[in-house]
Amino acid sequence: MARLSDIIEDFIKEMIDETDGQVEIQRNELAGYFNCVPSQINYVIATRFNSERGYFVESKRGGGGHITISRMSTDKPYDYIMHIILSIGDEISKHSADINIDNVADLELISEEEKNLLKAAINDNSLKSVPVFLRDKVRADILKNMLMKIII
Amino acid sequence: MARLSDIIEDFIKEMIDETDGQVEIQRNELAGYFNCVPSQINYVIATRFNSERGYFVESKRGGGGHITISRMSTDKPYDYIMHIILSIGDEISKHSADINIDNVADLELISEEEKNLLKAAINDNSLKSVPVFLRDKVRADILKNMLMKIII
DNA sequence: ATAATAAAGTCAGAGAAAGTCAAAGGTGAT
DNA sequence: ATCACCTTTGACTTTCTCTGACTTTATTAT
Repeated sequence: MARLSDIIEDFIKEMIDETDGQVEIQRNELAGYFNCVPSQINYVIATRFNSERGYFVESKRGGGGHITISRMSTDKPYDYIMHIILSIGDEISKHSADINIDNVADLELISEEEKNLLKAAINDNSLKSVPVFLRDKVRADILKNMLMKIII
Repeated sequence: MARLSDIIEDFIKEMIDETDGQVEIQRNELAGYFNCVPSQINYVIATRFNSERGYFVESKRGGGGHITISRMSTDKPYDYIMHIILSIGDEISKHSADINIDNVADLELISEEEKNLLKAAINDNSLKSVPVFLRDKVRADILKNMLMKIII
C-alpha cells in the first residue's frame, strides 16, 4: 500500500536517475502535480532525501525559488562505504542501520543478498540475548565489521 | 474445535501459498475480517509465524502501515542449511561456526561474498562488546538468523 | 526605497496504522 | 479440583503520514 509520500519519493528518484545524480524541483509545482499541500514535499525530502540516506539538499526561496537534490557520488565505492563506516559511531539503532544498509544497496554497492544478510545480522532477533542497553553498541560493531569486510 | 488463532493461522498460510511464499497483510483489516481485536493478529504471528517455524516478519506502522510475512522457500535445495540451523542449538563457538560456514560454502549453497559476511558478523571483533559468557549464545542467534534469511 | 508578489520553511496537530503487555478467560491433564 | 498452558481482550504506546496556518526570504514592480 504505497502512500503518497512513497509515490513522490519514487518520482523524485526517477528524476534523479534520469538527470545523473542531481535534480532541481519547484516545490509548489510538484505539490500541484500530486495534488497535495506543498509542505508534504518538505516531509518527503526530510524523511527520504536526508544526508543519512546519501542525499544533499539545497534550496532558495522567493521568486525563482527551487529545491536542488543531489545524490552523493558513488564513483568510488570504497570511499563511500568507508564514509558510512566512519559515520556510524559507537552505537546505531536498528532503524538507522536499516537506512544505511538500504542506502548502499540502492546505490548498488552491495547485492540484494548481501543487503539481506546485513539486515538479518543486526536485527533484534539476532541480538535478542544481548541486554537492551548494549544492543545498539553491538549492532554498530557488527555493521562496521561487515561493511569493512565488503571493501577489503 | 479449532480456536480462532488456528483459523487465522490457516488463512494466512493459504494466502502465503497463493502468493508464492510472501504476503502483505493489513493488521486492522484482517482483524475486522475475523471480528477480533487487532492484537490477536500479533498473537497469531508471534506464536505461529516466528523464525523457529521458518518465517520472517517485517512491519511498518503509521499511514500505509502493513505486516509482511515471508516463508522459507521449499523449492530450493536448502534442506542442508535448515538442518544446520536446527543443529546449532543455543550456543556455538567461533571455531565451530566457521566450520559450518565453510561447509555451506563448499557445497556452493552460498557465495564467497556471503561466506565472508557471515564470518565477519560472528567473529569476536563484531562481538567485542558482548560479555564473554554471552558471546556463543549471541553468535548462535546471529548465525541462525542469517542462515534463515538465506533460505527465505 | 518601498510595496507587492512569489517562492520555500516550520511546526504542531490530526489521523492512520501497528506494537506492547497484563489481566481475564478457556482447556486439558493429573 | 487444581495447575499449567494457551487464547482472547482492550487500554495504552509508538511510529509514520498528511494538512494548514503562519513565517521567512528573494525578486519584481512602483
